[in-house]
Amino acid sequence: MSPAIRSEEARQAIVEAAFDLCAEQGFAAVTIEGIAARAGVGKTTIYRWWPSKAAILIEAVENARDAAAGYPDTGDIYADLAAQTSSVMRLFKTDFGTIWRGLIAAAQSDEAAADGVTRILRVSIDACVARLAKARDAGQIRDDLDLEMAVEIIYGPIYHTWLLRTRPVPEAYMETVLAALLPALTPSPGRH
Amino acid sequence: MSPAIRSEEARQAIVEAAFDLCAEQGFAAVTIEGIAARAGVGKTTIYRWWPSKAAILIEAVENARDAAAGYPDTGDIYADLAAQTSSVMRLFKTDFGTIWRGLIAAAQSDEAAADGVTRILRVSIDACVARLAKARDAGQIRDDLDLEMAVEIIYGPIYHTWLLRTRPVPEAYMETVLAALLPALTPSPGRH
Amino acid sequence: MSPAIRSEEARQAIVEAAFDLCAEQGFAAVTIEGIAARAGVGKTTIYRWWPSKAAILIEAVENARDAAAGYPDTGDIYADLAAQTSSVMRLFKTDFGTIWRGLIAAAQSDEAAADGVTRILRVSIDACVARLAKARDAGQIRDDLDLEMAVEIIYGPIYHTWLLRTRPVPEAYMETVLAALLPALTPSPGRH
Amino acid sequence: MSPAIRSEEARQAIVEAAFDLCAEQGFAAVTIEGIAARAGVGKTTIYRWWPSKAAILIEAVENARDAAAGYPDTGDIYADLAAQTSSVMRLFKTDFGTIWRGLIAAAQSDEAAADGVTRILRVSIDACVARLAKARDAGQIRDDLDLEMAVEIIYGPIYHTWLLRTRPVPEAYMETVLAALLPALTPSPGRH
DNA sequence: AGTTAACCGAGACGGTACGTCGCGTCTTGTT
DNA sequence: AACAAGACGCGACGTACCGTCTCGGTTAACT
Repeated sequence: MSPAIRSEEARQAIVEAAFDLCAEQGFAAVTIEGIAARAGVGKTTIYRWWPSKAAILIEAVENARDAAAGYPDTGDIYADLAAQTSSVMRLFKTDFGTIWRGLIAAAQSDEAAADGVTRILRVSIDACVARLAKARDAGQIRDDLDLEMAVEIIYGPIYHTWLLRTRPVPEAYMETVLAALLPALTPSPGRH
Repeated sequence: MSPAIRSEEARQAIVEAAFDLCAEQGFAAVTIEGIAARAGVGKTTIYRWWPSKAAILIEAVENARDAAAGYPDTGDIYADLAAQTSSVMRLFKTDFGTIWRGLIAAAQSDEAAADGVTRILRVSIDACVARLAKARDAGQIRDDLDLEMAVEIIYGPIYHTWLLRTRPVPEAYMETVLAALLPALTPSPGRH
Repeated sequence: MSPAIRSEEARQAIVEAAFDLCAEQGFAAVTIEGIAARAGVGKTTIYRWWPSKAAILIEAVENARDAAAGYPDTGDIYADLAAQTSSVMRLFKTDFGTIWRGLIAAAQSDEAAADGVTRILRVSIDACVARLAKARDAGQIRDDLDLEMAVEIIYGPIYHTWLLRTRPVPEAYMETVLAALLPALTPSPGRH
Repeated sequence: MSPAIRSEEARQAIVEAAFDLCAEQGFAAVTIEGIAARAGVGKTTIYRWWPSKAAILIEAVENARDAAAGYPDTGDIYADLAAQTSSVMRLFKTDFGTIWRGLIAAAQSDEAAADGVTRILRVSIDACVARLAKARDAGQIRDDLDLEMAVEIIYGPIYHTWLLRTRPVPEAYMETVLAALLPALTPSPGRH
């Protein structure tokens, strides 16, 4: 009577199968039955541990992200923002982007998925806020800025273009955006 | 030797049924069968004219929007932006918001839906760009600003908070956002 | 104020299309829409003149049969029966057989089709009865035989094997059957 | 690692529902959806185990027949044939007749149904042939008769009248038929 | 000679059933 | 007890035809 405990092997196979399926066929084509078949696992095992396919992919994303590091910190907040946002835009074009896109879509009509998305984002946002706080303390950005909102101003354009696809995104999009936002972020010159 | 013509009555009943069902139950709960039943129409009639439920709702949104007017223009671009963005955020909390949210979600894995979303947005964005261009010509905003990007900077935070739900949105959110963006939009004081 | 007259051209095209479709694809694959398309005719025209696809095929069969002659009469009833039954069995293997088979099937659950089948058969049966009556008068067959029943005894085996397919039918099936039936048909030798 | 096993309860409910529906409404009115609804079963369960409604009814008939006994044997082959054929004609007027009629119709354009019909008939025919063989050995019928063909001669008239409905069948039809066939079946008086 | 009404083709319409897919639950052994 | 396998009831899918219903257009008989 060995397996009275959860099989880590099955868990990993399921998460990987879900990730791969989504990457290959898109979020809409991912099904519990497909994951079970690909992972060589019974459907019961999936339903025992996850409430929906979104939950599996959320776990996949969180797994992947745990390997990733925190916010870059070269001392120059503008360079760091440019580096991080460009990195995000690049990431959105990979398999991860396909999955992330699907999760955001699922979150629009699935409260649990929405919670997962929020939880995932919270970590990134907190990291960004922390980096901005440090920059503010270093006098690189205005000290009367709501940093949570600052994150939304910075990443809003990315999600706007990525999710709404209103136009082809230019090469160095975020460089341009950040340059435009600069006067809104830097301490106002008239103050002392 | 002309064939029987398309039934305008059925078209309208279908679009309305789709709208109502989506408003009542959410996008995910909308089914072609449900629409057909509610509209008193055969499924064939729906499939004859629309490729998916998203297409029907896109038509519903376009119909509704055709009634709406253009961008507000009081002469004060900041007042107008504040008014329009607040109006959008209010709209997002209505039935229209439910539908729009669903369409954006569908657009993430349905190319046709994405086209529809893009087409709908294009009109609003063009109106905003036109209003910004007028403000620029009036010297109210910087003349070196990519206006298309300006729209993304202004509306990005709205979609970011609305779609990603990372935090409860404050009361006068857009007032704060616009205030923060002001230095990025106004002509730089150091120039003359 | 007489109406425009029925189009003989359309009538013929419909009957032929129905025949050909049935011959090519089998009775079950024949549809009103298919006939209309193949005949280059509106569905209305079909529904105006025929109540069902069976009715069209009944007309096709009757048309075809009108060309055919009556019962063979060489003076030898046994030779004539052998010739005619063999000819029927050969006919059943042609396109006509496919259609006739379908009509008999349809007749099992469609009263109108059953009437058509009965009407078509009536002519053949009457011809056979007439031939048998002549043979009886010539002293070739028993005079106490119910001739209607005699037809059923003679053709029953054909339909039994053809419709129920219980075994492969031997080459000279009807020769054997008629030989076996001979004692039942000929005047009994003990009588005077 | 065995899978879940087939539900005998569902199997029985489906076969019974199909039988009842066919008896009540006729073969043509039987639908898979109707059977599923009446049996309280998913359509998938039906399609998993049967290829068509005909297949279900074939099973129903085989089930019913498994309960039935073999050919009557009083020692008098003519009495036995009269009893059995009359019994068949009576049976054809019951619900069983409705279903059997439908299956024969289906067999005309469905190879699988044809196989089922053949399989069902084979048992009855074999029983009849066996009884005839016994009678032949007892000297009650000619010993040069192809017994398979004899069955077709005896039952042919029944199916001819039942399927083709060319005339109202007289009360004691098979008595008359068998009386007429007698000379064809009995050992020829001229032999010794 | 013009009117007109029944015919024609085309095909849209409200329906019903099709056969399939995936859902989430369940049952059955196996490990 | 957790596992793989997969059958189950269910709901929706998108398709095929049903039989009815407009649509113009065409044509023959009757003003």
